[in-house]
Amino acid sequence: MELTRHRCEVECIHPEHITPLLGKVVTGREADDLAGIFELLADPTRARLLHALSLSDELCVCDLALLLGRSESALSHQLRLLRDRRVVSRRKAGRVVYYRLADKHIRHVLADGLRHAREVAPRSERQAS
Amino acid sequence: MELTRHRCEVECIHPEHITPLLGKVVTGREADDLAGIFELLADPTRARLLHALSLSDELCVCDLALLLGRSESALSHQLRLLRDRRVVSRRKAGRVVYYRLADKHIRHVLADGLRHAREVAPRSERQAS
DNA sequence: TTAACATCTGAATGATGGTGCAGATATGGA
DNA sequence: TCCATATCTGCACCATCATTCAGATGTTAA
Repeated sequence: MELTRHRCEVECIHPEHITPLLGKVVTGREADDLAGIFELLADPTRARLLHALSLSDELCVCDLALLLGRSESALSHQLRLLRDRRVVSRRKAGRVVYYRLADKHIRHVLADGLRHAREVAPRSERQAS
Repeated sequence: MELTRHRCEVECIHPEHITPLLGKVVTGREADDLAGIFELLADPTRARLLHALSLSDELCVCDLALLLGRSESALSHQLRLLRDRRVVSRRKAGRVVYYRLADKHIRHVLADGLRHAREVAPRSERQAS
């Protein structure tokens, strides 16, 4: 990567700051994968869905819909997304489909985020408390 | 919360599954806060930006722009969002503004997610390998 | 002061994403 | 077979959001 093609040369650019980072910062595909993981948790419905699954063993769509107060259609859409990303797996028992977390990783990230959310609590509603 | 207002009563509803979860699953404001944390990491540019800051001590906008290959305007918008959410803090030194992570929490979540991203690697591009 | 420059900001745009709706699929019971 | 039901799917709508562009703000040096 070129370091000299830009304008700021005197004050701004700090080669000693950025050169050691050149190969370390995530890029391209890896950055997309990283952001992709968080995308799955960045929606309240999905976050609650995954949280419910992390607290339980397995739950059917109808249970989830009732528990979260969302339509079964909405949850089905979200569950399909989560299934495509291999975050949840499903078990069919007759007409009922049970979902469970397929990935222990998400449980960790979710627990981490939840702990932080409860610690830092009021994000930007109130001024710096 | 009503458990009987819905239709499925024979097979689907499992009161023994959902009643113990009724008070435990995150709801409302807390769910929004939880999802809000992950929203900040759900964009490749922000994820890389925060990753760069987590590897370094502090970086100015110009350094970040060069390092990430994004316009300074785009980064400034993102940095404002991150500053509003109290995830980064800034230090002004003349014309140059240096940003750093304000929150050790994000560093944890980011490291966790990155570890998982590198472990699980190819998300849904390839069929189940 | 004027010029150069690092950063910020508002508006506009193009893309993405969550959900409702209606209909389809699949399973179990009569 | 026919009906009820649990889940899935395609389409459409609306909201959100990341980025660009142009201009504004604030700072340093001459």
